[in-house]
Amino acid sequence: MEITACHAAKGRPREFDTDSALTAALRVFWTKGYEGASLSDLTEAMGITRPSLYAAFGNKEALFRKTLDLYQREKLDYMGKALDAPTARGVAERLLTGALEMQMSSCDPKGCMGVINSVACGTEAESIRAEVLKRGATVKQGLIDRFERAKTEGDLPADTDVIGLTAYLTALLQGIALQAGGGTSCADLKALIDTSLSCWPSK
Amino acid sequence: MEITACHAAKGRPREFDTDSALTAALRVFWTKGYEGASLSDLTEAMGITRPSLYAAFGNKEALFRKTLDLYQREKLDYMGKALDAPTARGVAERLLTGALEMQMSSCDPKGCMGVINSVACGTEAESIRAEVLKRGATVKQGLIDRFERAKTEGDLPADTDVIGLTAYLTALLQGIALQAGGGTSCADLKALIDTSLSCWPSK
DNA sequence: TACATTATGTACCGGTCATTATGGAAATCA
DNA sequence: TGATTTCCATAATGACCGGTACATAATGTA
Repeated sequence: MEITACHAAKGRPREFDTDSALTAALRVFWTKGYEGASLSDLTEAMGITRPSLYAAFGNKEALFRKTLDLYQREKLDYMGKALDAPTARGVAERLLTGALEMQMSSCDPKGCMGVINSVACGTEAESIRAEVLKRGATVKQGLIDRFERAKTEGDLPADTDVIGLTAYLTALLQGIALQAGGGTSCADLKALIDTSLSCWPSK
Repeated sequence: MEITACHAAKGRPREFDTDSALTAALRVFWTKGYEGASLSDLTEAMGITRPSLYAAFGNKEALFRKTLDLYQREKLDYMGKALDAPTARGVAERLLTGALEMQMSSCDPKGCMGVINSVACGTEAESIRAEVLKRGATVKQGLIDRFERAKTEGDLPADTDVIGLTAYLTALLQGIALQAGGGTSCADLKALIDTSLSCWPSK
């Protein structure tokens, strides 16, 4: 039995909204990381009890993956759109400014959920780490493909090291998330992005 | 009473070497992070029992700070030396290649201990996080001062945004550590550094 | 030899973790 | 109404967490 939008449930209907509960869970994982978020943290933020959580989402790991989907869909959509920019520089511009705007948003936690959960922690979270790294690799591959295309289009010089350029841009984005999570001011972050763009190799 | 090299200890002598035990503990914290490293992990790696650990180092947090000192002294010395480079570009070169060499070393864990422990985790590690962030800020301030000097020396253009340039370089270093910890190959890391240096604004 | 001092190993402490069994209340269907 | 289904709340489970009593062993000094 799957979760459907229009449920024709037989018994007592669910008393909470799964979407808003998932959003609340996302905030917890976002700020505390997978292992740092306890079930008590989660249930309190979601406004439901433990059994309700397990009935609705499976377990902690499954809940995390669902919040990760939500995060990618709602908070990282600018990354997908960035690839549609007409030039490689446009892609970099959209990615950097998108990351900046995301960190400027005052209502969301700071830092990047992916970055937070990609660092090594306890053994129990090994599969979580692998999952996050896999998703990060997919994003990176999208960038590689885009820059490769830019090269064939003459948008990037023929001798461009696409792997290097991608790793370079990725490192900048990761560093931005890290510094934002570490409390660097918005002004400093903006200076970071400005410097990055002034350094960008292509016009 | 302090720990002295030539101990005139009264009682039973310690059966293990505190320095090598500390090195072993460093590896554990380095790979697993503060919270991911359990006392069982630590005592097993250090080859000592729990009470011996507490007698010699205080508690887990004090042990972590000692390993952090060791890490900074032995693994991050290239950062201090980098500031002695004659030009701003030389500083960046030494920092980037130093970070690369560190990640190429096959006998050490991947990633940066500071980066790993600067992301938010459970509430118990809040002071740890603050300590790591403080040390990172000190390093960053050293870079700012160095680039400010480069500006007065005419080594950097007068209109250089030193804050932005520092945050930019710091982001690159953090991104390198993150990608190294995430399993990026040495070849890709090298390409990252090469691209970064080719982008560096000053000669 | 006797004592003070320090380190050692064993075994344990209370607390928290994620997960689940239990039981009663409430909302749907026939 | 009665049957069914899912809800919520309580609390127990076993495992692990960081941190310690405790008695014992090994050194110094006297």
